Amino acid sequence: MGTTKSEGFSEEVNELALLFKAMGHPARIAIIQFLRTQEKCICTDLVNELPLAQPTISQHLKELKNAGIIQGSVTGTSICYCLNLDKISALDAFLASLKYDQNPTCC
Amino acid sequence: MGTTKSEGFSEEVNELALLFKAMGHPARIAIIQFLRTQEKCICTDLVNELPLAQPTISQHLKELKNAGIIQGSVTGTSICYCLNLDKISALDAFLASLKYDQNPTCC
DNA sequence: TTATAATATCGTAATATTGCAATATAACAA
DNA sequence: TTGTTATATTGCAATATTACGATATTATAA
Repeated sequence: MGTTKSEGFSEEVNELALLFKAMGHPARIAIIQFLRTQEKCICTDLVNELPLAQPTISQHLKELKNAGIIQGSVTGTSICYCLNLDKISALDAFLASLKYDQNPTCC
Repeated sequence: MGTTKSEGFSEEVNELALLFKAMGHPARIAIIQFLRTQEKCICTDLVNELPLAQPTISQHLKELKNAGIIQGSVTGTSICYCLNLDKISALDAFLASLKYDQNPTCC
């Protein structure tokens, strides 16, 4: 085994899990936090900002991009990575619904 | 290596990453969704609900519990697991802040 | 006490993730 | 062209995660 079982779960559940998983790493949270504060973001800034080597950061950026959490637009030699608010909103809506629906008599 | 580097990242970043990571699996999202709809939840219900064996579900419950996302209170032979809204809110607040702060001129 | 039911833990095989050095690519500058 | 800068890809070793059968634990019932 070792593989995550996705058959048997709904599309929605699998999609949410992928998004959460993509955010489940300190480097990727730090990247997202950094993106939030920047006018434009190039990878070099991140190399100076994070305690990781450039290939590692590139790999984390790729994962965030694959999950659709960030988008990159090429500008000459550098790339402007930005948050995709649609995905952020999807996660946010899920969490908000948990707060709203919670049964107050439980535990 | 293979180990996640947590030194060099802030406490907050590491904590958020752990919470997101704990939610980054379809079984754990399904558990959370199921908890939301139940008056009280015992593991047997989950065994009937999820396409996974009982030990696997028990393991996922443990991970959610370790992360603080759910709490369990023992009631005889069964256990009532419930969501911990504090942690849910912490994640929700982070995501909401991303939406709010986003620079509209980027990308 | 003995059985039964609910849940947890152990052990382990299969697979995934992480991090990085080395290298490749791609765009621009001189 | 040659160099330089920014980013991506490859390859791989170390470690983590996932799933589950077997087994243990724990609480109640008979």
